[in-house]
Amino acid sequence: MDKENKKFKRTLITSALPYANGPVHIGHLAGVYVPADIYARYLRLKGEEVMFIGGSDEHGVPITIKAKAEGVTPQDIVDRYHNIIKDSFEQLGISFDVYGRTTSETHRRTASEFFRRLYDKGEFVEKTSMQLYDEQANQFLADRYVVGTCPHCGNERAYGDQCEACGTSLNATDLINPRSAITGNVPVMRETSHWYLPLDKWEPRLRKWILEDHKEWKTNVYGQCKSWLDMGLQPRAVSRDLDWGIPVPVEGAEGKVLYVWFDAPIGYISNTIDVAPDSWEKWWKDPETRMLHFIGKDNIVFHCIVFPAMLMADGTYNLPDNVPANEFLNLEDDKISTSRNWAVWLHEYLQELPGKQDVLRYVLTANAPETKDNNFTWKDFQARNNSELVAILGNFVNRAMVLVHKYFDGVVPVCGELTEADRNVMEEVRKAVEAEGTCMDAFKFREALKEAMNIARAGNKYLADTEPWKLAKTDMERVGTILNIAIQICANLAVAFEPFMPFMGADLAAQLHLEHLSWDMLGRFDLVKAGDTIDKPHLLFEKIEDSVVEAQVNKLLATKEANQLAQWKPAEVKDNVEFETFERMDIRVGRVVECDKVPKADKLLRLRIDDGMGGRTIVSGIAKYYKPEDLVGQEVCFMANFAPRKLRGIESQGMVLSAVDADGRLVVIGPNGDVRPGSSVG
RNA sequence: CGCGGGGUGGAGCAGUGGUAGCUCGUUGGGCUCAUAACCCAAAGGUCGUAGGUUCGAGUCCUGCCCCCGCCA
Repeated sequence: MDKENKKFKRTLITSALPYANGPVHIGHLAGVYVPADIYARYLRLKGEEVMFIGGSDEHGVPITIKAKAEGVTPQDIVDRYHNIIKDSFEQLGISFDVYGRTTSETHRRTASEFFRRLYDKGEFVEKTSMQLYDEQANQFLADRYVVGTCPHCGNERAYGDQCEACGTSLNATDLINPRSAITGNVPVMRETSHWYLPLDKWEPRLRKWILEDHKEWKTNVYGQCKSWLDMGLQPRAVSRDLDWGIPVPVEGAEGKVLYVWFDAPIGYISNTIDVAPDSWEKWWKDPETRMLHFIGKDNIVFHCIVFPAMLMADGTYNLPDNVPANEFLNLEDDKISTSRNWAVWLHEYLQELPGKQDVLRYVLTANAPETKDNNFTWKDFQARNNSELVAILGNFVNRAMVLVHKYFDGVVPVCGELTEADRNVMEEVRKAVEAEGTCMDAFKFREALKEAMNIARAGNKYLADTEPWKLAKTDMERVGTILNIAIQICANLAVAFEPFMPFMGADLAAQLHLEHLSWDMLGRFDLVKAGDTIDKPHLLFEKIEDSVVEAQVNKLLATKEANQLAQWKPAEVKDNVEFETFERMDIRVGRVVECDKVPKADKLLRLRIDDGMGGRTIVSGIAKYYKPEDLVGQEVCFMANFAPRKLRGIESQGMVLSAVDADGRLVVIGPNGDVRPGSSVG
């Protein structure tokens, strides 16, 4: 890998631009931003020239729909989320060199020029087609502006670009019974013309570039590219009839904007221009620059096929050297979803668990979805904090530093003659840091993190084996050597963990009075000089109590309930019946005179009912919602002419009527006023 | 038959054709410097399933079953 990298002088790292119609959540972080940041920090520690690009993606139909729904402008929406996202990234220590936005003036100009250059070169094909048009709203209906029935699965709420029920990618014109998402009207067909990027033209080059020259890409990335290429590439429209976006810079293209997927990746370029107006071309066009796209798996086709084809069409840009896409992170066994509010939002996490940025970064890396979808649970979050960060890493550093203060007043003792135990632990640390570096180069951050943790494990074992607290009674010189080495291990930890947990790395470095950190310090044992003072230690990590994670789990449960309520719709009305059918049902009013739980059944209550005819017994499945004593004395309606039926050995002579609320709760139906038991209902 | 990924000890995950591994959890022991933390040891898996290739398959091939994702 190193040999491979030698041909590159610098690295440009891009991370997928988060879509500014909502805040970022742990799925975005685990998939894209934390790994990208780890890699950027790693290269900087190695003294390499790095540019780390981020920014918000602010165009596209969903933003305009959200704006309409809230009665504000699209710009209001993107301003709001851009700021939330930018702030929360900063607080988490994501070390972008620039965090821009696609509504910036630089981007408008850059994307325009990019399009115009390809246009002038004749790289686009202009095609006229029939598209759906809403005559009342007076506009074409692109993508999500159309709702209709999916031609594949029959789902009646499919969108114009995709059916979420079966996942099929669609064109708006494929939908059966299309309706406008704006007015609900039935759209008409109207002719419009758009520009298409002929991906098929670039297919042979893409095929060779990926399938032959980049066999080292991750299997998920390579596999998906291969399947796209094997299916055959089609020309792809790069414009839309919309009023939110970058105007197509061509005469006669009024009312047309660049398709968001054309404009967004150019954002990487514009943001580079913003931060390096004079030298940006070095980052994008010098073959000695290595470009990496950190993305989630849903973006693979755009970053491996579409954007490279755009760059090829221009002809002056580098292509990415690697696209380390991650899989997805689930939350408590459910897929993360913005619309269902099933997520741990970064800005809320930062507020509710202040000072725990590194814990989140650690957990998301230790359980990163590098090879397959993984699951985030609060229980796991707590366990990793308490039994790994606190018990292994924090505890080792603390005990080493406490011992130095206890026996040497905080002055790092001299390292004397080395024993075999000393040489062994040094060797183990060296092995771990070397393995960590190898994993980092291969984008295996989860494993790299494990190797870093192994340094702390080795440290704990070293102290247990050498027992300096016993030797302190007899041989202080030997104790000094052991503690000197222990402190050097701490210094190694500060470096080894910096890319993963920058706050902790800086904190530990400060406690040890290390001035700066660099990757070549790893494996060395002269980082803190004998005679130097170190701080009285304060804890790097604190235990997380059950109550903290319980509160988070409860918050999610509340979300789940709220979702259920929000999604509730009255059941469809059944087919019509004759009055005579209704008449045959004998519904009566009765008064509950006795009520008790049916043994060995959670749901059942046995009710004794005064029906004005000598009484009857009814068994009813409402125990979850009523206590027996609550019902006694109440009037209820019941079906009186059901054939008796045995439930749990008790003969039930009818059925108490109840309504089912949105959350599944049952409410018993009774007369709304005094009625004598036995009265008919009808 | 849309596309892609995956099924490995109680849980979460690694695993490049050559004795099945890591973290957590569990059990037993040790230590007491340390945030009841640390260290050692043990138990626990017919690697979804049926075939095939091979001297040898968790790893390659084929069929089948099951899960997940396709607004990150």
